[in-house]
Parts: sequence; C-alpha cells; structure tokens
Amino acid sequence: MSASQFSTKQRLLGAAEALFAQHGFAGASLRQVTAAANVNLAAVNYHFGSKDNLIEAVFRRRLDALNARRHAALAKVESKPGATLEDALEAFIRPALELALDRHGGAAFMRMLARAYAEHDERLRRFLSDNYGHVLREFAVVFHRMLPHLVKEELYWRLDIVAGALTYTMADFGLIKRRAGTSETAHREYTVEHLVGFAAAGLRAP
Amino acid sequence: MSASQFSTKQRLLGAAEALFAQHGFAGASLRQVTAAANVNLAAVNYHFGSKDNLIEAVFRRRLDALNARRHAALAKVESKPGATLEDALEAFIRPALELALDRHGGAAFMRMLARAYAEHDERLRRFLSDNYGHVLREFAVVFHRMLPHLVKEELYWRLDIVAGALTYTMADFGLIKRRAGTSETAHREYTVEHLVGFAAAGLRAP
DNA sequence: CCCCGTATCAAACAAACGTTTGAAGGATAG
DNA sequence: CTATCCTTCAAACGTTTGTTTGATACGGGG
Repeated sequence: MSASQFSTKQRLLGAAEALFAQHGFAGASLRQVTAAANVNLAAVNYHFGSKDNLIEAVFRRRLDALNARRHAALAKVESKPGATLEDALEAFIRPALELALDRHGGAAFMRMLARAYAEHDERLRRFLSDNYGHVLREFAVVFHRMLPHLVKEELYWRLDIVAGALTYTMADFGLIKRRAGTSETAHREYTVEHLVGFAAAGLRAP
Repeated sequence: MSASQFSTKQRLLGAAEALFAQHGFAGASLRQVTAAANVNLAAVNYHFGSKDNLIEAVFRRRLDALNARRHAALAKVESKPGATLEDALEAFIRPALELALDRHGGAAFMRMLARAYAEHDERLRRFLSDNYGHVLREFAVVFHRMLPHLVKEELYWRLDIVAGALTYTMADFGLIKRRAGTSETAHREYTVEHLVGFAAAGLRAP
C-alpha cells in the first residue's frame, strides 16, 4: 500500500508542506502528516530523525533552488552597467513569485514561509539565517550601494520588513485565482512589476 | 501571592497576549500562560470557559477600541467633501499604528494579529468577520467609491492582501526601536505617511 | 543457501496538553 | 456567628503529542 509514484521521503515532504501551511508547525501533528502521506508514523523519525529535522528538510527542498536562482539573477544584474534598484528587486522577487505560482505545492510552501516569517521563531530564524543568509547579504550589499542615503542598520530592518511583506503578499497571491482572460505569464509579469514598485517605494523613502 | 495591581482576568489577558504573540495559539500552552500570569491553571477555564474563549477575549480587549476609532475616523473623512483615497487609508492605518506603538502590550498584540492573519484559521476568521467585519465593509464601500475602476471582487482581495501586509509590517514596526533623535510623534507621522503611500500604490494599480 | 543492511510496521513510551473536579479561602450580607 | 457567593487551589481526568522499540518483510552479494 504505497499508492504513489513517489518515495516515502518525498511523500512525507509533500504532505508536511501542505499541512504545515494549513495548520502551522505546532498545529500539524506527525500523525496527521503520516496519515496524509500514507506512511507509517515511525517513518518520520526513521527518515528525518525528528519533527524539527522534517521541518528543515521541507524548507531545504525549495529554498536551495530559490536561493540559487536569486543568486544567479543578482549576478546578472551586477554584470549590467546601468542597473537600477528595480532591477535588483526583480532579481529578488521574480524567483520567489515563480515558486509561489509553481503548480506542485508552490503555493503551500509560500504560505508556510509566510507563517515562518510571522512566527519569529528563534530556532527557525537561525536555521534560515545560517543556510540562506549569505544570499540575503549579497542583496543587502547591492541595495546599500543603490541607497546610499540609508545607514546600514536602517537598511537592514527595512529589508527585513519588505521581505516579510513581500512573502506574505506572495503567499496570498498563490491562493488567488488569476483573473479570467489573463494568461499565466501576463499575470506573472503584471504581478512582478507591481511588487517591485511596491518594494522600491518602501526602500527609497527618506 | 498575586504580586500585581491587576486582577486575575487582566493578568491572564496580558500574559496570553504576550505568549500567543511569541509562540502562537497552538504553541503557547495554558500552563505557560497561567505561570506567566502568576495564576492557577484552572483560572483560565473558570474566567473564560476555554482556551478558545481566552483567545477571543484577548482580541476583543483591543479590537473593540480599534474598530471604534477606525469607524469614527472614517466618518470624519466621509463628512469632508474633497476626501481622497489617502485620507480613507489614513483612517484605517493611523488607529492601528497607534495601537502598535502603545507601550502596554500593543506591539505584542500586533504581532499576535499578524500571526492570526498568516494562519488563515477558519474559526478565527469567522470570529473576526462576525465581530468586526462591519467596519471593514464600511471601508470597502468608501474604497469602492474612490476606486471605480476595480470590480468588487478584485477590490476585496486587494484589500485583504493590503490589510495583511499592513498588519504584518506594523507588527514589525512595533518591534523596531525608533531611530535616535526622532521624537515619538515625528516617528509616527513619518510611518503613517509611508504606509498610506505604500497601500495607495497597491490599491490604485490598474 | 545464508546473511546483512534497508525499510516498514504495530505497539508502546513518557511527557504535555486542555479540561474537570471537589475542597478550601475570603469577603460580604443578614 | 452563620450563610452565601465568588474565587483560588492542588490534583486528577482522558487525549494527544513526539519519540522509541522490537519484530517483520524485502532484496541483492558472498
């Protein structure tokens, strides 16, 4: 009785992602997760060691790719001579929005990420900072160059807030159906432009 | 051993607010809450009946006043002939920001509210909608008049997203120390202006 | 064939959860 | 003083939690 083309590990990650998005990390129990994945309860601790490790694995599965794409997009922006703040923000936002609109659980992951932001959990923050902080620091350097009027401390908490607001917004965008008559790519382009302007306004303020 | 000028009920509400903000509704246990409030465990069910009722009471304590102030501010805007979208947004935002900057647990409450938004919990959404939805609908009517290019459905989910992003942002603002050399009121005025522009951009887009 | 490492399973573990109970204070009114 | 009501208390209730255990099945290599 496996009833799926995916391995136990993959099914666990998928079910955990969906249930963490819906009920939170504390609210979704391992029994719910393993039942949704059609897997024995003990499989979580066998494959991941603990619930906390499962949570981290769910993040890793998506964030490794997301940060790689953000890093590559930022590198391309930096190689361009006349790069603007909007270009850098697009390098930050577009990969995330594409992930949010991904049909295979992307929306669920984005809602989960938004919850993680809202939770301000110390353990989770350290995990994210340790594993993906270096890419955020690359962006901070570029933003700092483009916004010389901001002292570093001010820039950092603005980035923190803007990133959180963006994540929250993208999580909700994933829930919303596209307006009828709008193609997928047109919708995405419109949304990217919208969010970039939104974020730029927040960062450029005096 | 009460060690406080406040009643058991008030101490419970305060401790619950702080711990729900920090660990979430499922993550903060009644034993943590009652310990922080220096109160017996059974006091929660004696005074509130259940944990869910305690959660609702924590919301009620702040939201009754917040919605009254929003309603009054909107009425004042409507009585003015040349009212703009920014005026209406300010009526929505300023009371919330003042709550977020309130020194007696306002920041904690705002973080709790942001978590409630991120959680998309059905029970909580119904409670908030039932008790405070009428004020939001008043705002929606005014916004609809000021943004005739948006069909009602589009306006509603934009409002939902904008309100969520604002709540999240204000929750973080509450955590951030004011920049040195800026007075409290100057900081607040700057932030209101900033957030109003932020939200207006999101609503006015085509 | 047997062996061994991997994977799955039902069952049990202690701990923590929200909630309930019944008795004990403590103040106020008759 | 007694009686009454509201409040607090320690203790226990039955569930549910994350985790661990030991047995069982599977499957290629010696």
